[in-house]
Amino acid sequence: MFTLLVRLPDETVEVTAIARDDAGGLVATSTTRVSGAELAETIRIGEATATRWVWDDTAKWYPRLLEQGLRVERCVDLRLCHAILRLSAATRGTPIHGATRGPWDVPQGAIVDSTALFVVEPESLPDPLAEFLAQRSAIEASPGRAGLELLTAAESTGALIAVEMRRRGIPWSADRHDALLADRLGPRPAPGERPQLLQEALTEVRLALDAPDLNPDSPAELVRALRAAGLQVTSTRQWELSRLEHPAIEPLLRYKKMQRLLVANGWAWLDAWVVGGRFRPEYVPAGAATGRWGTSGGGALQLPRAVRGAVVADPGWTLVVADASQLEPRILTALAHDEAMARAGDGDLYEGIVASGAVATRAEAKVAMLGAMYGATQGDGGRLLPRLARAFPRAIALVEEAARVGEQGGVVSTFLGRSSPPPGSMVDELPPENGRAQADSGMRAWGRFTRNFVVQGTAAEWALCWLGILRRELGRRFGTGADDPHLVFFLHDEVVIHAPVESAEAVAALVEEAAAEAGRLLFGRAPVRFPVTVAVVTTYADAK
DNA sequence: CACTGATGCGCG
DNA sequence: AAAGCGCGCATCAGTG
Repeated sequence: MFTLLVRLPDETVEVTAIARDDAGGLVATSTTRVSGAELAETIRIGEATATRWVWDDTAKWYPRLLEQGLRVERCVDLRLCHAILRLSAATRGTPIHGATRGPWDVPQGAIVDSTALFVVEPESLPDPLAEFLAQRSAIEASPGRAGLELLTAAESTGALIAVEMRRRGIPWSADRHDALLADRLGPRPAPGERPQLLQEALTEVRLALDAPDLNPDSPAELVRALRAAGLQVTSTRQWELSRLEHPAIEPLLRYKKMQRLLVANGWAWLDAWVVGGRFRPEYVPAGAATGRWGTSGGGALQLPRAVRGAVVADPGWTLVVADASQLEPRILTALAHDEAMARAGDGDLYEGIVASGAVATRAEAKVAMLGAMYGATQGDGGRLLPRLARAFPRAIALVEEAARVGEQGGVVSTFLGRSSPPPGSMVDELPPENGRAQADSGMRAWGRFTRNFVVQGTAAEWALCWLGILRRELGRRFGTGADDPHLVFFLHDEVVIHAPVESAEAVAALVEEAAAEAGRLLFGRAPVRFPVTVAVVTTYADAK
């Protein structure tokens, strides 16, 4: 059932079969040692018998296997599962719960050992067999066992998908990208030169501010120039500038838009990140504390709409682009068993909220809902919250309670059992407060984090299940070869599948079925729908 | 010169 | 100068 793989310092791999003994406990039954070359055969045999591979870190193992054409169906990513189980409230009382940070608490792909700061050999993390057995004990003893079984399995499958997607890459047309840039910025300039349209906008700004040498990319200098022109600004942010009346403002905002595109996704980006017609970001499963994925390299989490026209299917292929509609409020509905909100979500959720009489317009419904999940206290979100609470008391009570727990220093958990980190443990937290007011503000901020954690984190679990089901079914129905439809992009509540044209309709149907199945997998027969918007397109820009 | 934090803005 | 969550990245400005 389980086979543990451990890479030794000499590059050989220790293969340990793990099975249940008569008492139902897990024990290592046999250990062999294979060379790198022999490993391929081990994997092939194991795949034929539905083995779940156990290894320290998918990001370290799986790229090399894929390189050899070895796709793996199931695994246990000990590093990712360790992070879940160490913090989970559902493992309280087990040795892994609350363990001090150790060698397993490292970033994806990290290479460490206990004796040195830097180690070159891709050695496995220390004592993976003990770690695995400790994890299994913690899961099997947990009152939240079912949730943790699903969560750790989905997390591990996600790690496989992350590596597979990077290997396939997002189909990216450098020619289209170049044309898009030329259209918006002017033709590609010589190195060190500004593109023509930026230069023109900048000239207008300098003229209007009477600042011929202005460096528009220096916020400090720009603020000085704007103030010298009589404008009361404290920053150079868009939203602050856009409310000013001055001839410099329009060209300045135009400049900033273009500069942003140039700097973030201009020709330099294209040269650096698109190779052989593919963009290959590195995905970082659970890069966020909520379980959402992060990415690294190329800013894949923030692909601007302006360049999505460069994502183009290969000839004879198509892109199936799908996103889960209003995922987070629907997740909240299921978490809170809010039947009124479930009824509102029968069709478009925000229209349903309007129909309930809680608010007047769809826009109000949206901002009120987001405000409730983020903890808005002011503005339209804060103002509309009481009306939402009257119409949907259960849903609002759930997020209010999550906020209260956080403000009091407590821990909240997602539906499947991922728990929020204890306050004070996150690196990026607010600086140590000195005054009472600052301390209170810090606790309120933490309350907003825990408030959102339960919703965002459970949405991430739903998405992970959706993704896992999609992968499994794509494999079953179409195969896993180079010419078969495959996932190429995933972003929180959205997926892109690159598919041969003839399979597009079947893939699109599958995406919807998988969403419904993910809902059932998490929430059983709860009356909450998880509709997806699916588009079959040639370019990503044409989706929604 | 290399590093760090702040700024600003793109995405869900 | 955001209000209201979660990210990544480029650039500037200040420091060692």
